[in-house]
Amino acid sequence: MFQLDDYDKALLRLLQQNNRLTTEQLAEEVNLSQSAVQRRLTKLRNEKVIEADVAIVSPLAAGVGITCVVDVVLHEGSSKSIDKFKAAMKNCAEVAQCYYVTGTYDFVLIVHTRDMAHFEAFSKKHLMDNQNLKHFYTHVVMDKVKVSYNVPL
Amino acid sequence: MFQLDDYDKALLRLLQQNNRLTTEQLAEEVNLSQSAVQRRLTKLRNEKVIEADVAIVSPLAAGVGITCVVDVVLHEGSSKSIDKFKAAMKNCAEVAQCYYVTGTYDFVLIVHTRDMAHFEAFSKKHLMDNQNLKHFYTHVVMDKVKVSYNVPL
DNA sequence: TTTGAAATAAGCATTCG
DNA sequence: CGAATGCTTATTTCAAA
Repeated sequence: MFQLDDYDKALLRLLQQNNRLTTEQLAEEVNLSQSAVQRRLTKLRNEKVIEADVAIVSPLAAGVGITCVVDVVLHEGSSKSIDKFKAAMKNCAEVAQCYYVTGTYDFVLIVHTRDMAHFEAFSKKHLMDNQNLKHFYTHVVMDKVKVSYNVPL
Repeated sequence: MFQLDDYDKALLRLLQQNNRLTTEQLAEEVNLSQSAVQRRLTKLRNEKVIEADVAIVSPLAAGVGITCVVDVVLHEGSSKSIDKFKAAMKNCAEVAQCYYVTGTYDFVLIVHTRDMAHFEAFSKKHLMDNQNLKHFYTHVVMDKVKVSYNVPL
């Protein structure tokens, strides 16, 4: 596994806030030369320490008015039905995140929809009419207190 | 509010996968000139349709071995205690996401820690020893089925 | 006013010491 | 590793629609 030194960590901390900083700006911040920073970035991307570089689009601007957290319980059953549910969630645009978890329910979903009618349609299609599914609890998000994709370094 | 046309949506769809595509590559994909793409990107960033541009760092590479979903119930009480809890979560590096929600509990957290000992320490500090807090349920993530920060367009 | 093409500036990536 | 440099890409300008 790739070993990160303090320079790498400092760079990653900056880049997960803003990956459009120039290598020169980064160099300034972490006290390295531009070329040293350049070399490290290439390496971090090649080694997949940086998994991706993405634009974060405003949900509101994209027409997302409602975000819900949905807890899902499946019927006891084969690992096949679990895999099927996973595949369905992966292919669903409204589902931003899906976690398979231990505890009192099986999956947690973060779901983006335009409005409640859209959520209703989503849940009817993917949750209510799903035979594998025992029940689900919907929690409407009132405040996105913190939504970062950052990892502690 | 900013109105997105089909070109904007196409660009955003590409950029939320990869924001390091050159304006030329984007132009090719969406059938616009390089300068037209350039102008649109500037506008989308100025208008905060693109909220941020970030590097996604591999949790594993950063030493995150455990991700948990934590459901939190606070004691009945003032909006003051809610605000206090929100502020605490915002300032906590282990907490990647925090949602204030309707339903059977008040908050949902996505928490990144190195290992279970680290999670234990986190929960002791921020959850167990918190007087506002009635109880919490921890769900350990077994499979990150889908973790995208993309919004449907 | 908006568009694309060309010129200019800026930033990236490589080579070398 | 840092300094210097050629090469790529972004940004601005400008002429035309």
